[in-house]
Amino acid sequence: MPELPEVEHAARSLGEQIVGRTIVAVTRLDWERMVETPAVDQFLDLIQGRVVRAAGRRAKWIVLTLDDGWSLALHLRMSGSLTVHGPAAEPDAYTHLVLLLDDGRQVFFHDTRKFGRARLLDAAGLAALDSAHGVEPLTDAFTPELLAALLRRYNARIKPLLLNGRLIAGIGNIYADEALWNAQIHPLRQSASLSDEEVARLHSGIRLALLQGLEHGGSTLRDYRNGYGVAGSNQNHFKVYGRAGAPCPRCGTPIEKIVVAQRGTHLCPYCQPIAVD
DNA sequence: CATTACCTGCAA
DNA sequence: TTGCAGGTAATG
Repeated sequence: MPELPEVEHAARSLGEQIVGRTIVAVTRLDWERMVETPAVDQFLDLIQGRVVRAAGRRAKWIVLTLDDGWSLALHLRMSGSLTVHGPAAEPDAYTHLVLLLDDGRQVFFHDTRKFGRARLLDAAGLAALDSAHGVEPLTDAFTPELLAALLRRYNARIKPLLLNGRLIAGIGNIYADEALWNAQIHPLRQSASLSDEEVARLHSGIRLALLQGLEHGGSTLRDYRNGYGVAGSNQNHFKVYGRAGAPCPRCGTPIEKIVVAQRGTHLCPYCQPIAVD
């Protein structure tokens, strides 16, 4: 799933349901590689009895603030979802982690592809996670000037640069393509070659794509669900992603699909011309 | 920078 | 049967 809008909804909807509750125990962990830190036995021990104080997001991580300085960071990667269920619910074969709450409800971490990850972090671990990621693109810190500086300093093809979470957090394959279409910039453009006007368009194009995703509850291609089990609808509003051959909403030219940095990449060849860098 | 790996299901 | 999928880390 999950890029910034999906993770944001996942975190919020989880928080609405479980903030204030205590994690009584982990009642299932059948894919131990999901737990990255600390060692599994420590993880199981330390998480017991922790109160969930808050739920938030950093980059594509859902961060549950617990008591005693601990945080539970959860990453959904490609196919994960976190949903809250009643006491009688039975996890299926793809539910690899189950947290039992003090009111009997359960949090299911469901993940078909088993790429999802969990980390129980102390304050230092949380700070390390934070500093491993770039600016949050929906905050005031993300200015056109900052974007311009990043594009110049890390000159590279613009699409892979947008996907690099150490520079800008939360943009994945869907929203990178949508943002570049919004900005009318070809994904292969060298980032340092963008004019000030193009940088300004990209800045607002990124925000617009992410805000539109948020507005529609995120995008669900297959697996994504929020904490209530509800799919997003932003996939019905894509301008280019997954629309190869369909008409560009701006000019009617058929959308093209190419490969950039090993990722399927969608663009309008008329609105997003290749520039001679 | 490109390639491979990690997993599984599904569409072509 | 093959290739592809919302992510990211590791390896040449």
